Amino acid sequence: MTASVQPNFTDMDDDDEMPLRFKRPNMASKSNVSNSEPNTSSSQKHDGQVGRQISNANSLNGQNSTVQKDKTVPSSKASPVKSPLVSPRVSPPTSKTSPANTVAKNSKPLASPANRSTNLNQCRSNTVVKEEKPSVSDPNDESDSEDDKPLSNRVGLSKSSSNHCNKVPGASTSGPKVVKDEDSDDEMPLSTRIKMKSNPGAPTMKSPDTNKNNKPVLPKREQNGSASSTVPSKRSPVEIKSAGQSSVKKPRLSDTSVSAKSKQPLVKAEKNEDDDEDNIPISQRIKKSSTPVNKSSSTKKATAVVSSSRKIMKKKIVKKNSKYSQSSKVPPSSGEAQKWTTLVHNGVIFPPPYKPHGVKMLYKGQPVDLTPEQEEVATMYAVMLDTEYMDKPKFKENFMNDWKKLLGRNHVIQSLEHCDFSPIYDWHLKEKEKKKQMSSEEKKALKEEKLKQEEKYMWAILDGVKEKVGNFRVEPPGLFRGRGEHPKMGKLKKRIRPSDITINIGKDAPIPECPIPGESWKEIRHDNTVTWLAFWNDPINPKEFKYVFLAASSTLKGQSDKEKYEKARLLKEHIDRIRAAYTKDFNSKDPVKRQVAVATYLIDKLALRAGNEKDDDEAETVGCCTLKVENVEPVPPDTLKFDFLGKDSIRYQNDVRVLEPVFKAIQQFRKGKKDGDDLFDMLDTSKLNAHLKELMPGLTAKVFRTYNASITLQSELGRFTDGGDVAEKVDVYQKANKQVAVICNHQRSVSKTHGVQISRLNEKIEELKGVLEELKIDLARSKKGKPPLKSADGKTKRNLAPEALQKKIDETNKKIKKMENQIQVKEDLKTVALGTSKINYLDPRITVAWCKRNEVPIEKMFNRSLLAKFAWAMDVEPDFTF
DNA sequence: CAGCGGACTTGCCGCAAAAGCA
DNA sequence: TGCTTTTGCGGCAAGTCCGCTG
Repeated sequence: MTASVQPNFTDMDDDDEMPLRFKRPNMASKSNVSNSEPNTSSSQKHDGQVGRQISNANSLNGQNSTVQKDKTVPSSKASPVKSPLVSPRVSPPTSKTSPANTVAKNSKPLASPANRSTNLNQCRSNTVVKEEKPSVSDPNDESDSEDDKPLSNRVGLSKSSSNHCNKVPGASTSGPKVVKDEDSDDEMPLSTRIKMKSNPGAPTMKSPDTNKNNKPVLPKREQNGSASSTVPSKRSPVEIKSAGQSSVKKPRLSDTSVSAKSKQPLVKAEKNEDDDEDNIPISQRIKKSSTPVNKSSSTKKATAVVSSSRKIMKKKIVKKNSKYSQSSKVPPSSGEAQKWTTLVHNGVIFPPPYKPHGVKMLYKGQPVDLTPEQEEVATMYAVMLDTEYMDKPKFKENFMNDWKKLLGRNHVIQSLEHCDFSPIYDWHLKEKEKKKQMSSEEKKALKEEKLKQEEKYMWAILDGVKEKVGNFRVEPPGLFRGRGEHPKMGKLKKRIRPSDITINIGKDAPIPECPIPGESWKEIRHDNTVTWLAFWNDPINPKEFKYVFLAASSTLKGQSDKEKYEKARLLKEHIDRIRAAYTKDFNSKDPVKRQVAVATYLIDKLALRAGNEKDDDEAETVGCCTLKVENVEPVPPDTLKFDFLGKDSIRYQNDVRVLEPVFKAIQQFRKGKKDGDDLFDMLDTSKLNAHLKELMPGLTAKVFRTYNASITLQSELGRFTDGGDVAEKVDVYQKANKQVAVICNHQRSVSKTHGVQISRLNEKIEELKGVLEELKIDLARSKKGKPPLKSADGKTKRNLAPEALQKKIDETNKKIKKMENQIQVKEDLKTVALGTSKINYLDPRITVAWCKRNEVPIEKMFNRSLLAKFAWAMDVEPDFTF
């Protein structure tokens, strides 16, 4: 293959499609940080060996395409599933109020103090709020997507393989590992090649190819059937619960697609949608309106309608707005993009002021008097006495430097060494215990009190739709906890005050009242090209900002989430060509081209992050473009050993077999360089992304991660889902999810009680085995008409018939099996985090469609938050393919 | 075109609530 | 029913990527 060149790809690629996985070091790794410490060693052990490999192949594609053809139908209604959504609440929006205050400033620049207006909360009216109706869902989706004809292909996929090796031999089920390396070997497409080693022993595995696997996936088969069934209830659970909080969702009103930024492709798609109408949903909301005036009215209307017959309504509405309307103001997707027309919210809530506890710490054994400010910071440190930060000199140094500024030059306290914070630490433990001991009524009352105070900050009304605000609580002061070996760990993160905060709100909306009497906002803006409601400068790094955005369940976020996945789907259409192109460039005479080609290959095959440059005041982590020579070691004949700290200082370790030209290129890139030098010295993320954009509109490095994750999920589900009960299907899904997590290197630290849990399970198994032996003896005796022996503790047992004993034996065996399986799963997932990929990388439509096809309730796969976040995906057709 | 400000997504963790279990 | 284990959820740090500026 290697040589191959493009040609192969195409078809073949299938195989490749998926990225490889790597092994994870062990937990320890995570920490990695290690530099300093010794830790590691141990850790490794566990898994140590593990290697994971992967290979995969996928195939996807391929031809199959056919299948799908139908892909989706335009929205159709049908889907059983319902969307969750929810939202009930609505709250009264408030009344209108006047704009009054307002004040001024607006505009972006400048900051000025603001003014506060006094009004309170009010929300302004302008907008009408509508309550939301529940559900959302919309239709669109697909349609959209589909629309694009291009995608069409999607079809089924093939499989992929997985393999991992990890740890424990027994492990899991999944097991098969197959690696494929080569896909076809011979030809192998790119993907193939990789392989990894896994355990020591066998390094590579290869996979035999893919094809095998591929079976045509079963997709369709069930489709229909399921439809209805699948989703049970229509309303989603969410709704139900909702009462409490959340969920909300909005009806959409308006129009269009919007979105903007980029992506043409998407755009295209969307447009179509409009046509379809169905689709509308999400998108619409966004912009809503073009015309301001109407807006309200329309909105209302919309809302109302919605409630009932949503679909229909939607359509209509959509049409209306959509195409045309938007045009007016802002083009939907235009570059600059207007993100909203009206925005009303109540600002942010601040943490309560510090309450001095008066507990004195000791300095050289003597109690020390501290001012409340000094005590506050001492307490921040004291409560961290039992954390690993106490082993980090940098943390202590940074803390001391900042605390000293508060203590003053001549304070008795001069050195951290002589400080004894334990009185404060003990006080803290006691407080914690007190809290724990509170009766449930007290706890409940406290909770309600808090909710009451926060309620008004929890919601915003964007274009007439009530939406949940994500992080309306201003971050409290504390000591900065950076990850990995962060140079700034331990520094004091000062308290944020209203005068640090810039508010972004609709022009006609009342300015939120500043919650702290006597103070005022830094600035008020009315910028509808951004989605943030407020921001302040990060106290640790004043050049950076902390933003307050709408929650993930909001229409705005949903829209951009959908666009993200549509872009990844578009990549699927271009992937063969892109692979062919970079393969060709492995041997380019132009060194820049060669580096771009190899970097793209790594990003594609290994799902590496782009790797932006970092400042000296950040932890030293790398991504593809910033890999150092020491991070990639070529091991002849064709294996690359990767070992580096990635995002969040999570260690990435993987041994991968690559194509010969890649291997040689890496060797050449390393030539003459030192360990710490950049492997890709002629490259950075902007150059790489600029190149990717030439290959596909809107393409950037991170799209490969989304694409690889989603395509892997789809193909794994296609490979293994075939019958079984719901629990088994859920298990299949979890395994597919795990593969993705491994590919993306989503790790978690091993729970503190992991070991205990495992040994506890083992004890139970041993116990059951003892019981089993006894039962077997009793059975034998029973068959001979003899009574059972006394049990271990001397008790006499009932005389049971052989049939009854056999039944007990079977049950016990089943229990043992179940527990053994539990252990295996636990070990298998001990360092793997499944949540991150589910939240950020897996197109929810794949999951929803799979649930519909297999009659698995979507609630089994998505919790309440995810149901709300993915409301836009709930209506996909069962035969949706990524 | 490098550097930077700016906006938004991704990611791990810990605590609390919920679920499972003896 | 109390305790343990799991799950949900928020917190906030750390990435990506874009567009402007000089």
